[in-house]
Amino acid sequence: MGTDTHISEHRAADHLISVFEAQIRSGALAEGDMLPPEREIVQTYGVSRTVVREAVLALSNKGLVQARPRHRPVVVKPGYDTALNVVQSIVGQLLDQPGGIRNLFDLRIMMEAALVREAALKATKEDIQRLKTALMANEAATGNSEAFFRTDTAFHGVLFEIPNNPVLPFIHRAYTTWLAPQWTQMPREPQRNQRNFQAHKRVYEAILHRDPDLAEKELRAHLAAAWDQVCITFEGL
Amino acid sequence: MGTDTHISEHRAADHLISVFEAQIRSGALAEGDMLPPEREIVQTYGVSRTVVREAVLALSNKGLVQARPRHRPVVVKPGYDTALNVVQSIVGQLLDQPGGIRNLFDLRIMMEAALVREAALKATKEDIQRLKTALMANEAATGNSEAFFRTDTAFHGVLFEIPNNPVLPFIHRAYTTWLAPQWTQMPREPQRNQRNFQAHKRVYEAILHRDPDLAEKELRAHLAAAWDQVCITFEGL
DNA sequence: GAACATTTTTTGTCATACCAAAACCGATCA
DNA sequence: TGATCGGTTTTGGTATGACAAAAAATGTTC
Repeated sequence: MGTDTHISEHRAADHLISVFEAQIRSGALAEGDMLPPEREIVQTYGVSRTVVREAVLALSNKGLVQARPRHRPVVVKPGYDTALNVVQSIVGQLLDQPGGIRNLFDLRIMMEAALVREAALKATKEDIQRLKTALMANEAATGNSEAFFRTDTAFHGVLFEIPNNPVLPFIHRAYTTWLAPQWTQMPREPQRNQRNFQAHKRVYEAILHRDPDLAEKELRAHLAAAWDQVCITFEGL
Repeated sequence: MGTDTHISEHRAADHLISVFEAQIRSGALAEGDMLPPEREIVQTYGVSRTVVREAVLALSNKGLVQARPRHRPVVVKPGYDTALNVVQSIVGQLLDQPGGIRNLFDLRIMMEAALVREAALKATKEDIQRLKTALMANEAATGNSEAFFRTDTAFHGVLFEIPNNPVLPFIHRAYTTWLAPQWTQMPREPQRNQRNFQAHKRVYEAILHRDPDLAEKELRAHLAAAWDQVCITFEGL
C-alpha cells in the first residue's frame, strides 16, 4: 500500500547530495568540472569523509557525476545520454519479469506501428530520402549478417527520428542496446536477411504512398516474423 | 551482468555488490529477507565496514534492497514497483531537457493514440464495461475538480490496461505520478471538467463502435485540448 | 623544450570509537 | 496467561586517524 517515499528521516549525506545536485542543475558546477577533493568538501561542509564518500557515490549512481576509480568525479549534465544507462538497467529488470521479453516486444510493435502511421502521414521529403538511403544500405548488406543487423537497426532508427521528438531515438537506443547482444548471436542466413529487407521495403513503399493502414500492416507482419525468429532462437518463449 | 558503466578497474565493493545481487536473483535471499548485519558481512567476506556500507548503498540505489535509516536493508525482488521509482527520476531528467514537457506530452499522445486504436479493434466486452464504469465515475465527478482528476486518470488508466501488457500500466503510472503534482494545481472549472468528460465519452463511443480512426481522432483532439490547458497554466511553453 | 625522477595530493581501504535508535529480553502487573 | 514496561544488547550512522597505491604536480636533467 504505502508507496514508500518515506524519506522522512534524515541521513547526513542527503543534504550534501541535494547541495551538489542543485549546484549541478544551476550550472555552478559545469559539465566536465571536477568535484572538489573529498577532504576539501569535509572542511567546507563540516561533515566526515564517510558522509562525503556516501554522497559522491549516490551522485555517481544517479548519473550526475562519472566516477572512475582513483579519479576525481567528473560532473555530467543530466541528459539523454546519462539517462540511457539507467533506462537500460530498467529494461533489464523488466525483461526478468515473467513474460518480459514478449511484453517488451509487444510494446515495441505498438510503438513502431504508431510510428509508421505517423511517418506515412507526416514524413517530409527529407525523411523519405533518409529512409530510402537506409533501405538501400540494408539491401546492400543482405550478404553480411553482421552488417545487415547494423543497417536493419539503422532503418528502424530512421523511423524513430521522423517525428522529431528526441525522446523517441532515445527509446530506440535503449531498446537496441539490449537487443544487440542477443540478436547478433542469432543465426541469420542470407535468405532470411533477404526476406527482412523485402519487409522493410514494403513498409517504406507504404510510407511513400502515404498509406498509414498498409504501413502499419506491413510493419506488424515484419515484426511478427521477427518475433518468430526470437522464439525459435530462445526456447524459453 | 556488468550492464554498468566501466568494468575497467576494480573496487572492492563491486565484488560484494555482485555477490549479493546474485544471491537476490537466485532466490538465496528471498523478498522480504533482511541483509545480514554489517559487522557480520565484514567477518564473512573479510572486508571493512566502509566497503560493506558502500556496497549496501549501491544495492539500495539499484533498487534491489530498500534501506530505511536505522533499519536493516530489506531485500526487494526487482519488479515493476521498484523500477517505477527509477523511471520517475528518468522522466524528471527528460523534463529538464529543452522542450522536455512538449516532447513527453507528444510521446504520450502517440502512445495513447495507438492504445485507443488497439482498444477499438480488440477490446473485450469486459474491457468496454470497465471503460464505461470509469466513464460514469468520471461524469459523476465533474463537480469536484479533485475527484475529477482522479477519475480522469483512472479512465485513461483503463486504456493502458486493455492490451494486457503489464508494461503499459507501468508507463501510465510513471507518467501520472509526474503529472499529478503539476496537474492538481491547475485551475479546473466545472465547465472545463464537463468538456473533458464529453471528450472521454466520444473516445469511449468510438471504441464501442469499433472505429479506430475515429477513436484516434477524438483522443488526439482531447489531448490537444489538454495541452492547451497545460500551455495556459505554465507560460514557459 | 622534452623526457625522466621525485614529491605531493588524493582516493581506496582499513581499524576503531562513540552515539542514538532499534531490537531484544526479562521482570512486572492486570 | 498475556500484555506492558524497563533496561540491556545489537546495530546502523557518523567521526577520526592511518596507510598504501595511484594520480597529479613538481622539479631535474639532458
